[in-house]
Amino acid sequence: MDILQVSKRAGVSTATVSRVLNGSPKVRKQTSERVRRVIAEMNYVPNTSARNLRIGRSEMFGLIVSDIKNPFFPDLIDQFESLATAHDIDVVFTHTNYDSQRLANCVRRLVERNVDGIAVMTSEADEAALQIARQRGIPIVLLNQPALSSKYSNVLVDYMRGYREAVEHLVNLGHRDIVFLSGPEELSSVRRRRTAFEAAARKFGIPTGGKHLIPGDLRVEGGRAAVEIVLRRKPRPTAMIAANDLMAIGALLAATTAGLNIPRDISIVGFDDLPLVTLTHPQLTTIHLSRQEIAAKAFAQLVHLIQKKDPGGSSTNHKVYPRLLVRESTGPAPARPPRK
Amino acid sequence: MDILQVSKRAGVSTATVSRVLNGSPKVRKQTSERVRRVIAEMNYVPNTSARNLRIGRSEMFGLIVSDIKNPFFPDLIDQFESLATAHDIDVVFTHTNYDSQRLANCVRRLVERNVDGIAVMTSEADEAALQIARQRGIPIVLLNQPALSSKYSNVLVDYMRGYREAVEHLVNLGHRDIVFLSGPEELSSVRRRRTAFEAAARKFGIPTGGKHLIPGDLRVEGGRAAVEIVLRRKPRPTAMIAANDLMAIGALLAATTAGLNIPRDISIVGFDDLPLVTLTHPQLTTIHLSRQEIAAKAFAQLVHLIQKKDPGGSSTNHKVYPRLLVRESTGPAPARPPRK
DNA sequence: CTGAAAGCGCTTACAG
DNA sequence: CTGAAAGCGCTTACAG
Repeated sequence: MDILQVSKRAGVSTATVSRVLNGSPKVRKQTSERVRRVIAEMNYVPNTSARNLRIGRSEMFGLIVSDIKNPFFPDLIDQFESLATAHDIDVVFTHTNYDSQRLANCVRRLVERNVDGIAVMTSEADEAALQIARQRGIPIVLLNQPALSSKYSNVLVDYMRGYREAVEHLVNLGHRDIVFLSGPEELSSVRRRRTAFEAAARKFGIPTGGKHLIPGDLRVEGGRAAVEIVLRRKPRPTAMIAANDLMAIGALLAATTAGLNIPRDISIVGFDDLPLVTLTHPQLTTIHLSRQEIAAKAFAQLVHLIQKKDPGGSSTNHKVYPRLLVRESTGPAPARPPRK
Repeated sequence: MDILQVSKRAGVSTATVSRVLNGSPKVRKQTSERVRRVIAEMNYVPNTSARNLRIGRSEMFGLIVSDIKNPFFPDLIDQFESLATAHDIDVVFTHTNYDSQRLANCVRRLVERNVDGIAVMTSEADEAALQIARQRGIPIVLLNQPALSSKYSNVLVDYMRGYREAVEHLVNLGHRDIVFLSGPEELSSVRRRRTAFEAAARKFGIPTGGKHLIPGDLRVEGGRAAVEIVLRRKPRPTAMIAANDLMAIGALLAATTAGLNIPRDISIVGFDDLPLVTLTHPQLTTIHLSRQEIAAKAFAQLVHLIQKKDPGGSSTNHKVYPRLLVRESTGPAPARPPRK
C-alpha cells in the first residue's frame, strides 16, 4: 500500500496522490507541489500492475518478429521501440523463429499480459495464431499479409514499384538477359517479389521464367549457388536481380571469387538495403525497403485502432514503396558475341 | 471478474479455478479436468496484471541494450529472449542509444513495471541510473562494468585472453610491427582492450604505444582512416589489430581499395566476430566474443539473484573468454627491406 | 479542489 | 480436496 504511505506523509488522501501522479489539472497547485515533494523524498514508484488492473489497459505493445538475427529487423525494432518510448508505452518483445506454433504462443502470452496492441512483423502470419487476440478485441497490425488484409490491418510492401525501377535501370544500361534469383515459393513475400519482377520484365519486353528463374534460399549460400549456375550458361546472363540482399551478396562474393569483375562482367541487384550492403566491394545496388517506415506505420495504426476502439472491425492497409538505390554493383551490359 | 465466470460455469470456486490454472497438485483430477474443459470452451485467458499485483512479481525481465542496430546485440537479445521464453518470462525491451539519461529513464520504467530483474547490457552503465532499481531490491546484472563489479553482478569479458591469442598468432607468423587500432579512450571497454593488447605485445617483446597506436571511432570509417595513416608509414606495419570488427572491416575495405592484397601485404585482426565478418573477402580473422554466453550468464545470474532473494547483497562476476578465430585476413609477415 | 469507498481480477492462508 | 474471504495497490465516479 505504498500510495497510502505517500498520502499519509503528505497529509492528503490516496485519491489526491493518484491525481497528482496522473497530472490531473484539478489539484491545487500548492497541494500537488507538496505531494510531489513527498513522492521525491520517499522515492516512491507507483505500481504499474495495480494501475493496469484498475484501468484495464497495460500501456504496453507486443512486438513479434520472426528472427532478430535477420539484419532486416534491428532497424524496425529500433524505430518501433523509440516511438513507443515517446508515447510512454513499453514494448514486450518476442520472436517466433519462423515457427507458427511459437507465434501462437507469443500471441497468447501477449494477450495474457493485456497488451494494448500487437505488431506481428513476421514474414508469415498464421491466422489461427491471431484468433485469440482478435477475440479479446486487441488491435493487431500485420506486415505484408495480403491474404489477411481484409480482416487485419496491414503494412503492405508494394513490390511492383521497386522491381520496376530495378528492371528499368538495367534495361537502360543495355541488359536484356536478366536472371531472377528467387526464394522458397511457399513464402508469399517471395512469390510477390518474383511476380513483381516478372511483371516489370514483361513491361520492358524482357524474357522471364524458365532459365531466367533460379531458385534460392534467401541466404548468402543461395546466392553463391546461383552464380555457379549462371557461370555455366552459354551466353552468360548479364545481370541478376535477387529476391533479397543476402543472396545478392552471396552472388557478389562468389562472382568475385570466380574472377569476375562486378559490374563489368555482370550486374547484381539486391532487395532490402541491409546496412551491411555498403560493406562489400563493390557496394551493392539494391532496392531499399524502409524498415523505419514499416515500424512507423505499424505503430501509428495500432495507436489509431486503440483510439477508434474499433477492434479489427475495419482493417486499414498502409503501403510502403521500395525504391531503387543505385550503388556500384550495376553497370552497362557487357558486349556479347552475336548469337550463333 | 473473468475467473468468476469460469468458476460458475464449472460449478467450483474461483480458488479452485486458480489452482487448476497454476497447476496445483491438490485438485482432484476429475475437478481439474472439468475446469480445464470450461476454460477451453470459454476461451478464458487469465489477467496477468491481477496476478502480478497479487503475487508481487511480474514474471518479466527488463533487457536494456545501448543500440539494437549495432550488430553485436541481436545475438545477445535473441538468446536472452529464448531463455526467458523457456522460463515463462516475458522480456520488456528497451535501448538507451548510449545516453545515460535514457538509461535512467529505462530503469525507472522497468521498476514501475515491477520487473523481476534487469539486464543492463550497455557498454557504459551509469551508477546513478541504477540506484532506483537497487533501492527496490530488484536484481541487476551488468555487462562489463568492472568499476561497479563489487556492488553489482557483472558479466565480465576477459580481454587479456583474446588479445594474447591474437598477438601470439601474429608473432608466430613473423609479425613484429603491429599497430593497434583503438577507439574513444573514455570508454572503459576500449581502454581495457588496448591495455590487453599492450600487455600481450609486451609479453612477446613487441613494441606498443606511440606510432603503434592509432586512434579510432569503433566504426567502419575509423578503420578506413587508419589505413590512410598506415600506408604513409615508411616501413609499413605488417599487421593491424583493431578494437572491434567494424574498424577491422573498414581497414580491410580501404586496404583492398588501395590495391593492397590481404593478407599478403598486411594482416588484419578484428574483435567481436560479428556475423557480417564472413561476408568480406577475404573473411576476417577476429577474436570471437560469444554473445550467447553473455546472455546466458546474465540470465542465469538474474534467476540466481531472484532465488537467493539477495538483492545485490553479494555481487557475483562471471567471466567470458574471447577466443581467436583464424580466418583469411592474417598470413605470414611480408619480407621487409632491412632497416637502414 | 479533495476524500471515502468501491472495485479491477487474481491468489492464498485459513478453515473445513 | 475445496470454498469463503481478504487483500495486492491503484483509480475514479460520486459526493461534498
